[in-house]
Amino acid sequence: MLKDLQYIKQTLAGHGLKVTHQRMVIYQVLQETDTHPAAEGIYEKIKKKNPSISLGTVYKTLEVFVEKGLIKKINTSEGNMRYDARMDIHNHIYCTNTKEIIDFKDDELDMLVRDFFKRKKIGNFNLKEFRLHISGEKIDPGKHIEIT
Amino acid sequence: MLKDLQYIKQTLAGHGLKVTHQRMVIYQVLQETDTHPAAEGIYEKIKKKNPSISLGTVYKTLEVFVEKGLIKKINTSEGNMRYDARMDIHNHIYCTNTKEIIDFKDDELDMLVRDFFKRKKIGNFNLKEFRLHISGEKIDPGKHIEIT
DNA sequence: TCTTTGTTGATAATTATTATTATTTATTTT
DNA sequence: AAAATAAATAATAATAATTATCAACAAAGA
Repeated sequence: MLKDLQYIKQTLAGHGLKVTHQRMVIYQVLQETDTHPAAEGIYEKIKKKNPSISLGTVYKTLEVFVEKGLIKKINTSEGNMRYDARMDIHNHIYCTNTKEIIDFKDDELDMLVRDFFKRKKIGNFNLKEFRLHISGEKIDPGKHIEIT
Repeated sequence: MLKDLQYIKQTLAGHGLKVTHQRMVIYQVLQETDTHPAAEGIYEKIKKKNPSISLGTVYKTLEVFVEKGLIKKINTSEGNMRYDARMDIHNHIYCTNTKEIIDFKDDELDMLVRDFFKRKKIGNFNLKEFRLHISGEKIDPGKHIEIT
């Protein structure tokens, strides 16, 4: 599912970013993967085809993307940050042994929580978003988890 | 609200830990604070009265506490880990400008989510816990947030 | 074209954390 | 109680992840 370049260009430009080659490939990798990669992982993926791009640029670019609201930074119980290009509201399932972060989107759950906060007000606070962190471990690490 | 030493000793011993002075003071700081401090912050607090305790010991001790199920390790959008001595199920409100992590416990919400997962099953996955991460920012950083 | 500004790559520096090891303290054995 | 063994700690070194610096380059404006 290769996102077409035009779309990527528009997305970058639409967020007030100058379109550069490095930004294109970094954003493209994020679009193509659903594994919520770390900076290092993104760097590994792109450097085959683009050996000149430096790790520092990957870090800086990711930070710029986060600032501009293009991607989200997500934190894990290990020491490193991971990045998520999926911007719709969704939750994350953390597998404590495989370290995977699996997306979990459920409209009913979202509504449930949103509804709850319509009643429950948090004063002196401007609520931006909520995310459910579900943690546990895969029973068979080789297989996918399945939500039914 | 100084926790009495006997209680702390019992808690440590009850989790299979040898009672030492450093473990006592580290656990005590965690009990006394609701700010979810980082290792560094704990170190700063205890070193006034205990200048000989080393930062490495703080890190190691915290890790031991986590392993033994005495405390929880929580991750923030910045790069560092923070520790939480409150072990009952509760959620966290994260203020993106003051970097505060504020506890948010609500039985109704817990029930709502628990109920949801009774119906919605996640296959090939052993669900351990879920926590709602609420983020946003305080309107007046000087004042507390209030839940009504 | 000249000037200014933004971006990148190379590298150094910093921060948070973990590992190592000698020493200290506690526990068990004799 | 002394010696032997084990566990915990302090000091320090090492590592990993991330950020800062800065010169070179590219793009945009005057």
